Amino acid sequence: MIQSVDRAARILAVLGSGPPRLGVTEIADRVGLAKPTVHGLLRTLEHHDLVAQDPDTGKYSLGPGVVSLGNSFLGGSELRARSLRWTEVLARKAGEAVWVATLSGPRVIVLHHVFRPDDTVQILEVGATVPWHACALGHAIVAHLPTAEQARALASDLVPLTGRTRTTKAALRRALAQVRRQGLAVEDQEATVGDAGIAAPIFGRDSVVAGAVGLVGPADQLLVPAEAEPDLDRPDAAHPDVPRPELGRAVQDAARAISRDLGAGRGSPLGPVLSALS
Amino acid sequence: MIQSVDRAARILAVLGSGPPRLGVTEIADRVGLAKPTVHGLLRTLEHHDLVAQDPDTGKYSLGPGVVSLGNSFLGGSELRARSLRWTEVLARKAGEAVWVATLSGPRVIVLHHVFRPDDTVQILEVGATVPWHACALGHAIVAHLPTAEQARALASDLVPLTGRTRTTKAALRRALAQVRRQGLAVEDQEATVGDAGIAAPIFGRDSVVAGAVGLVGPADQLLVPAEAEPDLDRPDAAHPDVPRPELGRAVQDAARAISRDLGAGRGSPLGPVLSALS
DNA sequence: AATGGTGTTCGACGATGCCGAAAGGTTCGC
DNA sequence: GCGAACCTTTCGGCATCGTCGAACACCATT
Repeated sequence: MIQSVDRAARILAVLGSGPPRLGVTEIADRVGLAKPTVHGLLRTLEHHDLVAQDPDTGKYSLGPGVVSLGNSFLGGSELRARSLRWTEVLARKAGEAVWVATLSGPRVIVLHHVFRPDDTVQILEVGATVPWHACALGHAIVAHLPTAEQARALASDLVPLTGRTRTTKAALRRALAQVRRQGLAVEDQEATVGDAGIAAPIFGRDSVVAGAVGLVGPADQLLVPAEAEPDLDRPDAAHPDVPRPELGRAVQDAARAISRDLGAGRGSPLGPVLSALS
Repeated sequence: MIQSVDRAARILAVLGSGPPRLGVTEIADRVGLAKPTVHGLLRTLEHHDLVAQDPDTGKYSLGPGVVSLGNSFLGGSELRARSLRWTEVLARKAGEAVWVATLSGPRVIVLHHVFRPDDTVQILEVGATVPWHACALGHAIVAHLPTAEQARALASDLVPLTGRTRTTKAALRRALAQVRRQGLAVEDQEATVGDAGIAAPIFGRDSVVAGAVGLVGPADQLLVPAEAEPDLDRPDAAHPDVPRPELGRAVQDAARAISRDLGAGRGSPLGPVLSALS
């Protein structure tokens, strides 16, 4: 690990999270370095347009270069490229917005976003990040990670985003087990009040999870009350819980199609299973 | 300039331009460093998710972290934030796509993109970069740069993108002078065959150019033949050259509105001029 | 099996980046 | 208007840290 590069990367991370504009002193505090050290690093990053300094206030922010890099990443992403075709179909079939995401540390990053096919104004969420534990995409990915990485994910900060976010290891383990059982992750207003998600994992070569694809939309559109209980005299006790079956199937179909395009299931234990399913 | 950080940044730049996946050897060649040096830098960058290594081929590509940073940059960009409101209006009024861009080295970076208001499928160009000399946005920005930076821009590689791209310093100087004269930059199929652009500069505090806003669309929609020549017996000789007046005015209005929101024209020589114009 | 090409590890040399202290500059409060 | 307190920036010596040659392990071809 090269020290100065590591420090530069941490500076970028600090600038990327938190307030958009920071002074040298504030950055130095957050990364725990001396002021002149940070200054030198910033100067170098600035030279490459990765950070920019406000000429008035002297404060620093991320520079235009990072968007350019981000765009290159998206353009070169095989996962994204293979998704384009199938997500379009999925959005049309489901009538809801579709997200494709991949894991980066403890968060998922939205790589592709197909708007809900109606004429309402929607904001593009490509590049947005969500804590993995608070969205269906994240559950779908983490559930199929090797156990070591799964443990690391469970050890990360499990902050609640809404009142419904599951934040205990036990609850998340149960959720992940269920995802593995039914090959589908469901999230009900754990990231945003009112919004739910349905997602399925995407596998790349050697059947390692490469990401996930899923629907994001109003909870009452995506979910239906859980299967009729014996005691129907308490109808208000039933709460929306289960994905509408046709949506769940559509998501799984899309995930399998993308996985196949990515070349999943060659020379791996899971290979034959996936082939049989497709 | 911190050496190792500088080298790391150059590695990122190499990964961002050119083929999406490169091996250590190839990267080492392109940045002119020894293989182990590059390896160490890559390992560090990988640790921060700024690059990712394909587990199969061992080749490296940009990592998910860069999109995350790019997104943060866009979220914190004051230019972009102030543009949202006015670009929407401009797109509706003009019936064409609107871009907001800023300069990064010799290229402009698209910070905001409002789709042409019809139902055709369009791809989002946010994050895309275009050589400054090949687009109206770039002309609008460079024309209002301090002379030193302007000279630097003119000294960059002026590669042609289409058969119509102006690539000589003299031609570009004339173009920039005209931009300054009429406060409007026009480009006719210099970046993409069939597409034209009309752009105006956006000024930030102290009236330094912060970026540009403009229309991008089919040349025959944005431009009209230059003012009627005396000899009308050669109608085919006339070629579309001049922006449709109402579009030009709409672009300038939008640029001025954004500049005002950014706080342009306080305590600077150009301040009174801009105030008088608004 | 041999070969050329990978990506990776090791270690010693010496250049290189780190940080304490002090210097410009600006913005407050008085 | 003045002084003080903050900011960002510069300087220089010490020791650390990064660099690169050579050798390693590995894979796909030949």
